[in-house]
Amino acid sequence: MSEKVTIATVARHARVSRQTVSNVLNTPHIVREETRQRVQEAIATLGYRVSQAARQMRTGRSRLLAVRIEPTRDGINGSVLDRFLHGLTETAEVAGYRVMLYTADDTAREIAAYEDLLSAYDLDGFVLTGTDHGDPRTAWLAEREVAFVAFGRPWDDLTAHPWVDVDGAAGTARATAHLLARGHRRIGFLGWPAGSGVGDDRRAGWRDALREAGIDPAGLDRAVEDGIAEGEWSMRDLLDADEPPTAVVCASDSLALGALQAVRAADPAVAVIGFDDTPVAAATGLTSVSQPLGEAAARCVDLLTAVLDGDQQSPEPVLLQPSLVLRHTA
Amino acid sequence: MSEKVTIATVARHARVSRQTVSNVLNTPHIVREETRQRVQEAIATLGYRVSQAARQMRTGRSRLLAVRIEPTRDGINGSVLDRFLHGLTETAEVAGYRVMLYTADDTAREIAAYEDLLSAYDLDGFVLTGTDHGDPRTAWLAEREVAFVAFGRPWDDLTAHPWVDVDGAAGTARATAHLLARGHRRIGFLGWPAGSGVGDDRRAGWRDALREAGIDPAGLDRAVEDGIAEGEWSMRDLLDADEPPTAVVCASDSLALGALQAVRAADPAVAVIGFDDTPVAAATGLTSVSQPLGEAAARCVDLLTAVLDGDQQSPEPVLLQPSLVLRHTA
DNA sequence: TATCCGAATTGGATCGTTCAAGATGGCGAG
DNA sequence: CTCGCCATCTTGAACGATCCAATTCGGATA
Repeated sequence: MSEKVTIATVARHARVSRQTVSNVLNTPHIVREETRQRVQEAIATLGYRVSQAARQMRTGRSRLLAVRIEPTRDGINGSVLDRFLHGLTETAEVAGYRVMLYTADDTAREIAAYEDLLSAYDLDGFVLTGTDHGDPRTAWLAEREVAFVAFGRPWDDLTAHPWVDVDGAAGTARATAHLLARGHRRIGFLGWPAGSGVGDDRRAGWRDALREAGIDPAGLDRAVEDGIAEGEWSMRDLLDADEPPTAVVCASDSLALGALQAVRAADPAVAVIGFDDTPVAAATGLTSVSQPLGEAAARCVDLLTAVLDGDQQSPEPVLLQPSLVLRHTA
Repeated sequence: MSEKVTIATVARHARVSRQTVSNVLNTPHIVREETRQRVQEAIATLGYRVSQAARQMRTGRSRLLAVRIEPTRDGINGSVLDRFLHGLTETAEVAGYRVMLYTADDTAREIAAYEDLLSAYDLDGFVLTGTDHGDPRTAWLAEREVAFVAFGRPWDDLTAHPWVDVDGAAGTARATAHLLARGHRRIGFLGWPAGSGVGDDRRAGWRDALREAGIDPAGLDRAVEDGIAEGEWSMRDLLDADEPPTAVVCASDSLALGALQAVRAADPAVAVIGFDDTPVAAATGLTSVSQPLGEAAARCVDLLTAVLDGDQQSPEPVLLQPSLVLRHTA
């Protein structure tokens, strides 16, 4: 509308100095109650907002967080990111931060993106997703003392950096327990080849749950790449065994969906449980393990702001429990 | 590493003044070739980057675009946003802009978010998705002369503001034509209640395609809210008619998925085509109309930067053609 | 009454960039 | 030879916030 409202406008209006207004905003406790209120009122009536650019220039902090938005490899699992992003943005807003996106095709480019974001935009922190064994990104960031949180455990060293994750083993264990309770004994597992932290973890949850129930898991699982087709043929393979399973837990909804197709053709009574509770699962009535993505995002922001606001250097990691969403397939 | 590299560091290193460095960056044509190269070299060796905060403070422009990330209403259609966002971020990066996210539960809050983003972050422009008839957001933005593009037509006045959209009518027409070519004559349509621009458009495409083929569309369509259950019972209703359709075109993958369930129970030969080519469609083998989201995003950025860089006040809107992704269901 | 204290407030400098205006030097026209 | 012009480059000021050091002021103490 009219003139630009700066801290000086507010100061004049409240008959105090610029510094007092600044104190009201940043260190309210050192300002007398009465003065503080007068300033607050002026801020409200004038509709004043701190110029982030000016503040940033002086303090070197931008109140900006960055997340990489991935090239949606697999359409099914890609939609997980969607919910995570929303949660992140929402929680960040409450904490006074904003979320900025960036893309990167490979790790080298991603590090180049860090350099740009840090030096040009003075980014405060990063949220990483899908960190790997010995991830060069975390090393790079740690070396430069840039604040970051990973959504996903650093599998080699759990204290390497702050992280938030969902307990995948607990998820598959829960799914297995559900099937056991339903009377199933021969419960199979469709997962990925050994070596990926996430995949091994999910397989372990199933295996341990079976063993605990006194059942030998040997021969009841298969390891394939992720995908619907892979799920279908490996399930068919499983069903062709001497003693085929009467139920199967899968490491992803993609695999589960494939398994479902094999099951429909062979023996529709076989129960199937997926992982991630993607829209596809909801749409097809697939029972699936659901990750609390909104909460995961919120905790990521919590950890990051804890570091940024100097409360603590390395806040306690967070391991969230998934839940089982029951639908028609189990 | 060492000291912070500012424009002054570069100037000293290249033995020119600050302003000359600034000119190299912003108005290279007024700098002598030889000097320009020397400055460019200095920039490269020192790894200098413009401080966006300082630039923003002086110019009032932030090179930041904002997009709202929605609360993922329907999981199925929600994942469309994912792909769009990725395209947006990627194209924006090339044009020297960054994408910032925000959330808002309703229109009033969204406008409040505009105020904050504009005054606190000096946002340059907005990308709106899902604009409605007489959308208060577009009015608000237009009144304040804030740059924005909508992904989705302003249905009441096509010249109201810059927009990018996908030709939904062409999509359903293409789907219908495909079915006609396959020999189908009684082709039904499952769509939404009249009143939504997008829905009416998609219905019109089907209707006109049928008429053009000399077929009366009367009685062959249903109008229901979006959803799998709705799709299922309205399809069942359609199949119960005297002369049931042998194929059906749907306004969304959700409806199509419901229709598919009804079809499987009644007459598996009936062909079904969805809309949006969501991951669910890919996973379930549903033939669907696919929107070029990546390109749509890119064109949004193009339009927005055209306005921002002052090339033109109101650039020509863009209408993109969807394509038909053939799978098993048609 | 003089002195001191600390809480509250003030004015000036500063962050890194761009804008506006001024300086320099070469060259051709009068 | 001088003037003006153009192209090129330089200098000082400003954007709006925060930090720092200095100052005011009411009240407690000697």
